Amino acid sequence: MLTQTLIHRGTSRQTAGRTARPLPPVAAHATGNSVELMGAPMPFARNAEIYGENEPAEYLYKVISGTVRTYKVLNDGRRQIGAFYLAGDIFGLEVGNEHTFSAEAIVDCKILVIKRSTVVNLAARETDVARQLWAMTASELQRVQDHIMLLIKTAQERVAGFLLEMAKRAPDGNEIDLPMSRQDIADYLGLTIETVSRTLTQLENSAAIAVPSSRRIVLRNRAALTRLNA
Amino acid sequence: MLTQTLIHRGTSRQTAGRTARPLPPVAAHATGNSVELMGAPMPFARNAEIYGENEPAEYLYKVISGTVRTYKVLNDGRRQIGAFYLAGDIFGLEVGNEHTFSAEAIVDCKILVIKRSTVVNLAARETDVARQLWAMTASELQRVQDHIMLLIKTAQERVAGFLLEMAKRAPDGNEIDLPMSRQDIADYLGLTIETVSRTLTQLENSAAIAVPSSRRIVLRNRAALTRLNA
DNA sequence: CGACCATTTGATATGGATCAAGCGATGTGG
DNA sequence: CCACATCGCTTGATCCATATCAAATGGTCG
Repeated sequence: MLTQTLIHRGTSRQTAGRTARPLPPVAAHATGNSVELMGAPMPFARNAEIYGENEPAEYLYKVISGTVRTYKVLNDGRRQIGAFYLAGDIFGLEVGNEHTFSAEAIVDCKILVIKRSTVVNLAARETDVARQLWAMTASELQRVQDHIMLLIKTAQERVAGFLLEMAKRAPDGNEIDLPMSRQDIADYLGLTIETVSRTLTQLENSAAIAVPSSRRIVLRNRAALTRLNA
Repeated sequence: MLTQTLIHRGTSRQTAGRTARPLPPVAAHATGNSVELMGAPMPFARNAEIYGENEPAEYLYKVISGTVRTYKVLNDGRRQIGAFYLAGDIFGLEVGNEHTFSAEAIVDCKILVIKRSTVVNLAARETDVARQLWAMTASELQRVQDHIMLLIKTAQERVAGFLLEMAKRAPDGNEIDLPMSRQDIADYLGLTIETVSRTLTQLENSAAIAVPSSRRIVLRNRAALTRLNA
């Protein structure tokens, strides 16, 4: 575990480097009261950094298309992925003034970039916006608490949990097209790529899933997976 | 790990059972705009349940004295402690209508019980209260994220992290009086009592800490602990 | 004093990490 | 269009940190 995912291992390398800061977005006049009506869409290339840990949190983000990972890297290079954000998800919302995680595009993405101050100022006047901000933070809290419950489980349970989580988001609830690598999954689940890989083969052998190609997973026996979900 | 902390092991047993629901508190008229000015203080005995997972979240709580643990129990009895709340901390605040964890008094406690609807209604009118609610949820989020970073580390790092966390809250920043058992610590850190105990002895042998009595811990070498904190 | 419960310590087992090799898909230069 | 390099993934062999099982110790309360 100590040297799990050192920076130079797998895709965890930090070579992606800085990409251009987002340009100040055109703050569309808030005709509705929804946070999501403001901001400008912006493309991010695969592996591009969207923001870094400890940078000022000037913007929040909504995924239009693609997938984003947020993560922290410890001193010794261990990387923990905090979350995967898919189309429709909002991320990067902070109450403090700095981002607590880094964020990267996993694949080419289109992302709506929303100026935080605009939303926060609006919240001061519009109760409804304030409540939305609160609800967003709360659902994030819920997600992280679920993540903790995953991290105390066995490898099989973690992988099963992850698959069920992804399946819930998939268009066909039983066919998953993974945008992320085994390394990403491993760093999300606190396992190694080898263990993730082996566990997937076990689940395949026990007929719980099928893995027609490495990024594609079909749930064959939800009951079995749910049982593992303790 | 599978049978870690089965319900019948250690203090994790669920025998404490229901205690009386809190009586409707006297909602002191909110003269200031602070959430903390409302509600009634109420005693809870050691191991008494304050609320249960999935119960309607009618109240939020502020610890006046004592310590509280929140936790979830999985099917097979594994218990994960979500947090310890000490004097001054607020807990049990939900955005949804149900508690997502259970809460128990670790020792005899005095707890301020605040009606949620009162606060939430007030937030709809008072921007400042709304912002306080948001900030509370956000600081909870921060805490849970830090907890995740603990859970991916080695036993030594987890215990060191836990001690530093507790020390930050102690009157004398180097002398910790633990209100909770080894079992509680283990279930917070995702370890077994044996591993927690052994790790403490290791830290003692390496002169990083002293353990004059089992519930009392003195930090002797913060640098060493911080180094472990990666 | 004796019973009980929390904690520590010891011996052993094991799940997942680590180290190492092989394999299949994708892309690149000749 | 093919040969070869690269990359992501899988599989195998071994190791090790922590769990599990078991017993001893110590502190607390009737």
